[in-house]
Amino acid sequence: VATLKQVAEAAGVSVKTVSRVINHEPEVAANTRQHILEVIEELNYRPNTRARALVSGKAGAVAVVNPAAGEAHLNLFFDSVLRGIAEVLSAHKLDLLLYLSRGDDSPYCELFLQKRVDGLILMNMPFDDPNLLGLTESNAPCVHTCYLAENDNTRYVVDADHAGGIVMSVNHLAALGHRDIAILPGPDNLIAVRLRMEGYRRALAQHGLPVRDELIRHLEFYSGDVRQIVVDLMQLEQQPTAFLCGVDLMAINVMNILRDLGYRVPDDISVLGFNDVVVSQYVSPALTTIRQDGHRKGVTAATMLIDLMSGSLDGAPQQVTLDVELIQRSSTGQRNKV
Amino acid sequence: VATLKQVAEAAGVSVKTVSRVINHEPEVAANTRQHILEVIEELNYRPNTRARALVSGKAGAVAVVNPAAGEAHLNLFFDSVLRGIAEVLSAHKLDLLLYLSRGDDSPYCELFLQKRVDGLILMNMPFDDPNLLGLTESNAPCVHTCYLAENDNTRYVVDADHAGGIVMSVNHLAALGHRDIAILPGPDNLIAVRLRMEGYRRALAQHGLPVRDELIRHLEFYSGDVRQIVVDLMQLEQQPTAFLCGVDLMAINVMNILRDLGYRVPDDISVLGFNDVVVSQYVSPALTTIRQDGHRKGVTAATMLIDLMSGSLDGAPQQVTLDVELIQRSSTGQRNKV
DNA sequence: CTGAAAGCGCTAACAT
DNA sequence: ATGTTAGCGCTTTCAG
Repeated sequence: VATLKQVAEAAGVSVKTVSRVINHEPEVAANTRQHILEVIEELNYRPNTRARALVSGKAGAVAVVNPAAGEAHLNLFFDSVLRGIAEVLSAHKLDLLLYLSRGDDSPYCELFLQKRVDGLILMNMPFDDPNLLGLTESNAPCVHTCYLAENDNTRYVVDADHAGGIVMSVNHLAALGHRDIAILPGPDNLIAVRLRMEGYRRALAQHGLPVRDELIRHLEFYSGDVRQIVVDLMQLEQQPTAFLCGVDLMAINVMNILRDLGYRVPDDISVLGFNDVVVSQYVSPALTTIRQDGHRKGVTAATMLIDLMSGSLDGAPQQVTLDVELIQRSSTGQRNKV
Repeated sequence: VATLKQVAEAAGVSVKTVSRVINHEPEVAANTRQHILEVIEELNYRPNTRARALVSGKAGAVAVVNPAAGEAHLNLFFDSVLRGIAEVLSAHKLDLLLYLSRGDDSPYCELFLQKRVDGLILMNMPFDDPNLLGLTESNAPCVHTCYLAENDNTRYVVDADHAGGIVMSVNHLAALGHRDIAILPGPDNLIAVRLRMEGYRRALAQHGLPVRDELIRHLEFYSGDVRQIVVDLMQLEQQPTAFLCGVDLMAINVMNILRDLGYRVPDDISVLGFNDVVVSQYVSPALTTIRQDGHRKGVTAATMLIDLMSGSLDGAPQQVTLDVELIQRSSTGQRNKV
């Protein structure tokens, strides 16, 4: 592979002149420039990114850290978020370094210290991750996404409006006459789940409906015993007429269980999901659910990070909450006495 | 941030001695080493990866190129494949550069020429992609995955055994007495689909069953008019008693359509999917399907690339076909006369 | 408009 | 066992 020096020699000029041509600096004679361009073409020269990085002191890359990649429930949007991030970075000529390690052997805060990246986007990062401290100490620019600590205004964060999604769901059901709305929001240790519960309580209050604790069932998204929960709920004296589920797949599962138990969806019971995964439109009845825009989340987070790196964000950390959307399909309907 | 030189000065030794300590070279006196380590700790020194890369001539990174990221049907395993790749690269201290651009503005072959990576893994790369030529010319080590050209033994390739998966499906159905097996393999322009058709023909032949062209329906995985196709097929004089679908979501869709038309699955008709996505176990009836191991695909491709980069693979390009597995659930059963 | 020299932070030869 | 010197390929002063 040719180097700047070789190009300079072949063209009979100094390295600096070649450098000027590559970097589109104006003060070069037109014919000199032309000649140099030809030599570059001929030698198939390409600037060496590593050398540039060394001189500039910038890595020219951003890390996307996601220790939970591979855990299905956290990664339904991983693709689309990544694509959003990639588009923005690409437009800014930044490389995207994907960092999925869980191990403590090479913690992600090293990425910045070792000049491998200029900033980080942290996805699904546990609130109390031990490496987070080192990251803060290193002063690395970083933005969190798919994570939102309650009342944590000390970090830059982008996430979907989990609470708002549930509020929309409850409003939708209330408008259909439902009053006894069960919720299976997911495991209690997730912040997103706690935010949704906040939305649930708030929305019920707005409609003057009581919060009935027996209708709130925390369980793992995928490993929980959904059937037992559904059976329990339907044996209550005052049965629920609608189910809010933490993820679409759980909602699909609930619909099947209800059918097994002899209930019709949505005639007897309404069911709502969260996330709007692809399959939700193909099941029968098609699932009413809350859609998050993963692509937009990625774009927003990456844009924020770039602003942060460029120093144009000197104020206090920002927390951005992205709107979600109710996708109304066929799994919800007018309340009927069961 | 501290540099080698600063550490050397602070410790009262030469840079080379510090360098020796960092690189765990043996010929350093124990007490000198100890002292230097303390200074490193104190100054919070970290080696600058860019400078090392410049000296060594290696980028210390591998690109994963996936221009199709975001297109659902091609990316059901994207997460798990990525995780497999990431694990292997991490163990070899290589960074993972994710490259999702489609644009021709900065083609992926530049990644190698500009020393941003030492090798590439290409996912879902169209057979006739225009940039592929430049890549070949650049002599960059590269491995393809999620792509398999028929009879192309000029590249390094890792992919699932699409043909074998369909053979297993047909064997399973034949054992249940099915003879009229419809197939909706997906769009004809995909190599994976053509390989599946090859498996279909081969398996039918083995069982002495005729290939009936009217039972073969190519259509897009997600945008095709599945309902019309199913209706058409069920109006044939000699109806199919089983459906092989190109992806699980199509199979789920087909099951719903059949139910709408008054058929029972699997009592009247059997349905099989391909891929085993998470939801397939939650639908009712749970879907019988073919499982690919995405993680293993990633591990295999990354390992092959690393071997290739290290020069230990001097022979002819290798094509690795990964085994798939039949996951038998409840959507397939004994043939019954409809 | 163009060039010479210095240096980014590190490693690799060769001393000592 | 430790130090000196010379680069890796590029950009950036500062002179012509």
